[in-house]
Amino acid sequence: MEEQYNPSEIEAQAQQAWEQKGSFEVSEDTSKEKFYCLAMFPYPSGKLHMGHVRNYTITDVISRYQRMQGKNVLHPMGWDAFGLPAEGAAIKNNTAPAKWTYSNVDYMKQQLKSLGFGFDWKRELATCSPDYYKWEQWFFTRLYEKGLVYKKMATVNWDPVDQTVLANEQVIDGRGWRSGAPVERKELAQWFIKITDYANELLVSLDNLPEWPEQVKTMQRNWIGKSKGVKMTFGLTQEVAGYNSFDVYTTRPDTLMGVTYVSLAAEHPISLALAEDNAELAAFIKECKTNSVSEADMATMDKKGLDTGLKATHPITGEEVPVWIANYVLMDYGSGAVMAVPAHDERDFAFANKYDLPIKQVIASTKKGEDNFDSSEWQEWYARKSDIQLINSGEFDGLTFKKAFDAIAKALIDSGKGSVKTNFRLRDWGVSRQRYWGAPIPMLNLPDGGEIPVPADRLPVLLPEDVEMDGVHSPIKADPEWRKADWHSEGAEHETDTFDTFMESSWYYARYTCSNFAEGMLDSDAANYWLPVDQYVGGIEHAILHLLYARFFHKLMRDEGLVDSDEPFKRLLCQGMVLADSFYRQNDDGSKDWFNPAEVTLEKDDKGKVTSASHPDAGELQLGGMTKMSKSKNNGIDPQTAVDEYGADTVRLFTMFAAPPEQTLEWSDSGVEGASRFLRRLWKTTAAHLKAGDAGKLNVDALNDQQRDLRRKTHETIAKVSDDYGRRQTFNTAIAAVMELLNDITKLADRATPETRAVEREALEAAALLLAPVVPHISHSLWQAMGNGDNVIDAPWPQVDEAALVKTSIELVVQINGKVRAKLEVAPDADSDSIIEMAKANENVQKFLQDKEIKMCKVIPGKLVTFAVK
RNA sequence: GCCUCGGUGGUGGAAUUGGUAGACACAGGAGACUUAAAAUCUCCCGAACGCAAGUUCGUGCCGGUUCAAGUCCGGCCCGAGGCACCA
Repeated sequence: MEEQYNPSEIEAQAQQAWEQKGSFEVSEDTSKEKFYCLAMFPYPSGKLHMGHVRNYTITDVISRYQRMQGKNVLHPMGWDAFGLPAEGAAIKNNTAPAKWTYSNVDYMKQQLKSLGFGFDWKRELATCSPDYYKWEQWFFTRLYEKGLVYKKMATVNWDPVDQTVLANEQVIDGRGWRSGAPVERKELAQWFIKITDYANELLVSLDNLPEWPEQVKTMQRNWIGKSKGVKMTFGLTQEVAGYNSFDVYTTRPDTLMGVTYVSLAAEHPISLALAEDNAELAAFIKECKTNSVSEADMATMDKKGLDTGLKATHPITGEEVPVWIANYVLMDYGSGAVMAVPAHDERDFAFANKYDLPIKQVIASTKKGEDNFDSSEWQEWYARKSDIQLINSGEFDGLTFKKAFDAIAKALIDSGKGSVKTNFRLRDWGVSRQRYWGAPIPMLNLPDGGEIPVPADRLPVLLPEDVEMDGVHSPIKADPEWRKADWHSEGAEHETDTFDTFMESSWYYARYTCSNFAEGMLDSDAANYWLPVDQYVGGIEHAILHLLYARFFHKLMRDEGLVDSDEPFKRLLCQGMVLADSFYRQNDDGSKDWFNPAEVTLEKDDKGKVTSASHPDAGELQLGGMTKMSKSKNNGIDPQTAVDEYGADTVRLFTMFAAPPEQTLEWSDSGVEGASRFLRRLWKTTAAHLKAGDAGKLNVDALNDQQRDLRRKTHETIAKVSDDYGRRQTFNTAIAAVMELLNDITKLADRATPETRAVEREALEAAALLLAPVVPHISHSLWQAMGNGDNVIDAPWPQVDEAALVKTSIELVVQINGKVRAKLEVAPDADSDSIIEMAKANENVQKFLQDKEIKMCKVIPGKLVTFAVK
């Protein structure tokens, strides 16, 4: 064995061995237990970033661990290849999105290979390939035929200068990113899939996912937002545009007697009709149209409104209340109208105070000290559902929330003015995008306004790849020929919108099971062998949208008879982001220039804390702190640089060691050096061990104390690491445990006898096996050097020898009033009484028990003895 | 604004079911080896007091439950992720 650890050499050797044997290519083998391990596939943005490295290292560790458990492991990789950045890059580089994307795929694939990830490349797929999106188009037409697809008007961000639709990301401070023009809201006809038909199942089946993080399930539950409420009708005192009334929905019918006004959305048909002969209203509605469509902006903007002069009649009292138009009421959800109860809704409260509208208290707290209702200052209990009762509500006075809900709902039902209704916050999925680089929506728009799906034998509707981007218009929209569908009928036209890219990422996990299948969307035999995915890993930022859409698609595919499971992902791990230090120079005009950490020199104080930073050209810099690696802060660390310098194993080891997978990971150059140092030490220790002579046969009955201690440590480490990989998924503590083992091996140091070398050999082999999932290349070499066959990846996982774990004595602590006062060495089978006697005999314990009354004393087995004294 | 998560030494983190706070690393300090440097090895390393034994304080802030709280409960502060057209 070479004395020096040479990562570039051994990594090339190991990768070549895997490649030659096709080690990671798998097929449906019913003789073995299957394990499908999946990482969220990357968008081919140009080169790998640290987030990718972290993601794929995690799935590679899990895959290799499961493989060593003897399972048939599928670990595929592919490309989420459609998307907005390709269009921008194509314009900038004067190329086509397809060409740019394919060249990124080639480069990133080489990078993934250099990191030693064990992917089954035979199953690679790219979502921009017609072989892939053909089936997505086919599936969409099936959904249409089942009545799960419809077209309706929906709001988009409109750039009035470029005459184009903008993504939320392209709207910066209310203006288009390219033109700088104030963005407007615009209504366009768009395609929707009825995810709301599945809202209840998507909610309920979360309970069947015990291996998902609680946090993610809670976020999804809140997003779906099931609520029980009442839908009711307010009358109008005069007819407007054919309307004599309008509907509102509320989850708080108990506060109905406190309604002092109602609000309509700006786009509500009544609002639009009124605006026709009211210039002030028309101007207000126009102003509402400049608001962003994003919910975060809606919630934080100034709440504004205008009195229409119209009156509505209260469904129970018949009282007249004013009708307002408010900028925070959305036409897209509910009925586009809301009832306002300023006394018991915080937003209505602020609005009423701003416009001097009446505030009528109708619930009172039953808790002491909460009896002052002050209409100028909001208090938490005003909107509470518990410990309250109704007041000022006539016959409903004195009722609690639940009783009031039922009584008022009944009154509305009896008078034919309302009904109890379950509502979901979840809205139908709008899948239309007005962009080019996506899968064309396979629909024909007919001259009479009708629509038909493109028949299966005409699929795929191909997206041309050899195009020129003008920076504004989609090439398929700009081309008058592309849309023509005269094969159907005169004047029939292809839809020129493309699918939301969430469509592609909603079913790729299923396609991996049969990515070359040409006869259909899925080969059910393969899909049902592999699915569901046993372990899914990806960024926490996908906790809601992507995971919800994928769960929805899985149920759609089930109902189409393509798969027989109910959920796509059995176990989920959401990894944290990767952060790095950031440094900037403050310019006179207030702007900041950001400098890459790789080019910055740091100065530290005597405690090692960074005090200042400087750049060879820019001089003194400000510290921007640890932030998410991003282009805007110029603090991305290129994984390739680190791989070239230290090797893939070091980069993999550092990313797994520096933090547990769900937490943010802070990149640190010295931490990377530390990881490299550990691998060199492991290599050197193994080389020295082999040089010292043959290992004897391990005779467990003839070991001295020192040898027995190391052997116990070896087996404790096997137990801990197995649990950390398999159950806890805390790879950082697994690595720490192997580091401890290596520290103990080095302390043993004496290799004079074959017996000692036998114990050391067992420890070193365990270390190589336990680390194999994280640092597969060095483990591959060490395993071979210790004479254990060619491939550590084919070795079985080490087993714990329970007999080696037995201890001759254990340490207990003595606590007095919760404070540690002494430590005791006792036999593992010592009884409570003798332990207490030993504790009382301890000098320091006596000091604290002296002149005190012992109120309580007990032994927590294996841990401590505790006294409570007074 | 709403939903979710987090906050522990100089730093990243450990403490798995309420039971020894700081494992394992990084940085720093002292020393050994070396002509020298790098590399490597050994020791120290939360704060205060103390020669030491040890004592007190200490897990964002305020309060509570308990023999015992980083962990449980209530209230706050700060940071991060998501908010439906970034992926």
